[in-house]
Amino acid sequence: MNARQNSTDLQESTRDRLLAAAREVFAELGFKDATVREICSRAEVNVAAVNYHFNGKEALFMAALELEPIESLIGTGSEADSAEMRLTRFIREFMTRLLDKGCTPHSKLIMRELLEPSPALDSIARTTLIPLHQHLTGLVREIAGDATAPEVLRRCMFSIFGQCTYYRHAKEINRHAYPELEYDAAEIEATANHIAEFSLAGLQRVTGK
Amino acid sequence: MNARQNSTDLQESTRDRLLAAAREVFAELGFKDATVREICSRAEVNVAAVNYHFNGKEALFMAALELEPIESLIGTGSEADSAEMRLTRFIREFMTRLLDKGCTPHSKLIMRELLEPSPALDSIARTTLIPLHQHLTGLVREIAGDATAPEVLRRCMFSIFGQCTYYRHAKEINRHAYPELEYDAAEIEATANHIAEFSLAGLQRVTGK
Amino acid sequence: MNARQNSTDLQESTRDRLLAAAREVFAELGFKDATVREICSRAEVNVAAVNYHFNGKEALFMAALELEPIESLIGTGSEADSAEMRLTRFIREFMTRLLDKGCTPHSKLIMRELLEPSPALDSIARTTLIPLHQHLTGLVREIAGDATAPEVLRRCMFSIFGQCTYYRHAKEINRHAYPELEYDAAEIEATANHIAEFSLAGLQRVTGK
Amino acid sequence: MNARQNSTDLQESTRDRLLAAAREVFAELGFKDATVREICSRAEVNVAAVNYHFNGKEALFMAALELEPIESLIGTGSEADSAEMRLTRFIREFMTRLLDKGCTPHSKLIMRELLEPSPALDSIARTTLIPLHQHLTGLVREIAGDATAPEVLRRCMFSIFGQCTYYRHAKEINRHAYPELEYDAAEIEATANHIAEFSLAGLQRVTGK
DNA sequence: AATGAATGAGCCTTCATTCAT
DNA sequence: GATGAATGAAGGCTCATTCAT
Repeated sequence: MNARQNSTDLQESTRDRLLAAAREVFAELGFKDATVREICSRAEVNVAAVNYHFNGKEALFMAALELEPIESLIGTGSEADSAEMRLTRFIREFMTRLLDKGCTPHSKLIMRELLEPSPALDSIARTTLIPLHQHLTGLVREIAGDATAPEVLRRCMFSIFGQCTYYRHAKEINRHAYPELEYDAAEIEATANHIAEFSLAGLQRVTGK
Repeated sequence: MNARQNSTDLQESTRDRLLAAAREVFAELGFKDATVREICSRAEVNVAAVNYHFNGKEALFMAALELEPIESLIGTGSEADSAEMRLTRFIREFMTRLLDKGCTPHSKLIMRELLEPSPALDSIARTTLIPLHQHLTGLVREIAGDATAPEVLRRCMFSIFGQCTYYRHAKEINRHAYPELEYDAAEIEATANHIAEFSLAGLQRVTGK
Repeated sequence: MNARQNSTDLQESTRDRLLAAAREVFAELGFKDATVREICSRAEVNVAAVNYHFNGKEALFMAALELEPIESLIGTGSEADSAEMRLTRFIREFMTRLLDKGCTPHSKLIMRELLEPSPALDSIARTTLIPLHQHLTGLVREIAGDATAPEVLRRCMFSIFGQCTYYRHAKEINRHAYPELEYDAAEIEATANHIAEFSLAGLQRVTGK
Repeated sequence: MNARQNSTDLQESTRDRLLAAAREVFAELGFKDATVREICSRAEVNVAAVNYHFNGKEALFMAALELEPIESLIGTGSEADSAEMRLTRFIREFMTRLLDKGCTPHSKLIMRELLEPSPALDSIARTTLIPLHQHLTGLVREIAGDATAPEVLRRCMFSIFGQCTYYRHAKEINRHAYPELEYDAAEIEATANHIAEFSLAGLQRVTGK
């Protein structure tokens, strides 16, 4: 009967606040460097809550990752568009997620863990990474043709994926090495277009089209 | 009169053992997650030795990094070769360094720190990363032509660099996601050739040649 | 359901035990030579408790110091008494604090830090030492007359303060050099009276009264 | 036959350099806070030398203290002078030693250890402190008269000794509390004169003369 | 006589976790 | 359902000392 019980707006539950804070902190620091104290402090809950509601740091991490529907990333765009257009759009969407600070902490966390090993590696791979790769491979196959050898397909897919993720991996280092570069929305778009164009040419060459 | 006393070949000095162990451990875990205790344990020396021979963990790290001549990477091949050939060779060399388990721990460490922020970021950037980028940019310019806009040059360089480093970043994750893939010498070579071909096509398209 | 749980009198809280132990140990050894392990051991708590309840050794030290109202020292005696009487009483009170084993560890700690540099030097000076000096200077001025030059006032104040604190500084050394001397209540009183008499004469001479 | 053997000027012996450095460092930091590494570093010898030449830190400390003839302090002045004059002169000499940075490291060390407990406490007391006290007591007795009760004599001696040493004990703290005060030669002299005058008056009063 | 190297004990602090309501 | 308090393990570092020439 107290205010807490029947409210969803007024009072997020402890568990939810914890989850939200965990996503923020894990996204910023990664699993290892994040501390449960920092998470609890941001969530304004007691440290013991992590072990009460979840079952230690690792389980909280797993819960914080909890698969976001990957469709939001791969599902956009009508099938009427050409494969090239869809590939271009996919690259743009993906890079925006990877680089844009504007997206949700949850999304940021997913993107981070997608790219670096963590205790959830296995789960991430199954639920997010592999579907993503499959989607991208599908697009590549549409462009390259069904006859393309699987390893060629795979290498092309990695070439595209690698170009996109590079900007994420190199983010902090490039900030030091090239302080003048800044990846705002416009630059992200230009970069995505470059990658798309560069890759379509590479694709055609490699697949002999 | 034990074996240790009168040998210079069979028994490295403590300092060298420490350095070797540090390279291994730092290469495996990165600066933060590596512990001096683990390093000392592998080197079979007392923890205090780190402080005696170096001056704490960070100084040991710096010493372990101590720039390898980057020339070995960028200097290979006669200038008589075409730029395309030199680019292809560079990619192959670079990827071998990035992926080959056979290379020295030192090289592994350098490669690791090249790709992730660390206390030595500044030094690494100055001595290794930027020269590497400049070398690659030079090759790209030769192929694309001097008239190419700087930002196009830069994006092409990043596209190539990103494709190469992807395999390193994704190493552990891909080991999980695609356990059947194995990057032995032959696969590395095939991959490098793919990247070279893919990129040359991309380069031509993007620079309108 | 052990004895610890349901008692407030018999069993101080961990925090309080820590504070009490800290006062003892810091009073005995000073900030630098005291170890948190010794403090925790005396308090019968885990070492990590220092960090939990306070925030490290230095913060514990500061908390342990937490200014005792200096008024208890300078406020005694009605204003109706002559300045000479009030000076005599002040000396007696001050020396009792300085020397009496009977006084609280807190008081002992304050007295110790009053006389030797420590990380809290600044705070101690502001809150305790300078007020003490000012009070003593006030008494001296009353006796010497308002016309007395400030540096003369100051030297007289130091002469009195120095005589008193000497017994504290020399405590351990004199215990060795003169093992037969023992500063019990009676001896403290006699000593204080001596200092008062000695100083009043000095004061009169120096200020030409 | 080498240069080292028969030279006293060209090459101080390791042992002597160690001793000199030890005096400096112990004088600055006291026994506990001084480190053998700092001492050896200043002496430009190997750390092991401390244990080789002496027998650990404590023995080095003892050797560094090695009684300076106290006569230099108490012997000055012809006996023809009045006791009052000799007391005044003693105070001046003593305070100069206590406060003047100009005196030798050895002297500084002796003065330091004279005033604070240390592992050499026993030795210091026997060889330096007690003779000093006896000398001062002798002067006081001359002034107060042989009939003066021993405990009165002792208290007067302590009063004088305490006033002098106060300036040493309070040095660092007063530097914080009264940054404007500076004890140069002139100020030391003025202070010594004050103490002498103040004390002579006190002495006369207390001994009923 | 002298030393570079190595050691073990100890220091303060941080952390994820568990205890006892 | 929730929490303030407490814990033990581990981390980097410093120090006096000892080892092995």
